[in-house]
Amino acid sequence: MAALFQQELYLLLQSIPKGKITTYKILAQKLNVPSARAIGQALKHNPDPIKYPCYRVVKSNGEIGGYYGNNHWFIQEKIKKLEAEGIVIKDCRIQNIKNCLHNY
DNA sequence: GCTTTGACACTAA
DNA sequence: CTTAGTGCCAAAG
Repeated sequence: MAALFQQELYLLLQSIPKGKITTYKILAQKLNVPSARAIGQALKHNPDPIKYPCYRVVKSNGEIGGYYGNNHWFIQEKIKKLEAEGIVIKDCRIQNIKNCLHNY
């Protein structure tokens, strides 16, 4: 049984429309959690990456962040998925992040 | 149940 | 623009 913390997080993840993304900070504020780090921890424990598109979550500064830890190989797949959604990524950075962010 | 770790963010230099 | 330092919270050891 996952913590309520994660349940809320997963719900928010699923609420993100296709082609849109969000940041750890935004999710944190939505969950009323001051620290964005906690979000990353929860996603790290993602029980079902298929059901919960954690690849739509990026850092506030426009970097991709991580995917299953800091494994470079997984991060590449994350980028690949984002690009498939229509997100433009250049040098591990999201170019038009403001245009892609999900407006809550 | 305390200590360490980490998929982050912000400020200062 | 980059680098360094600090804060922050939850999960794992």
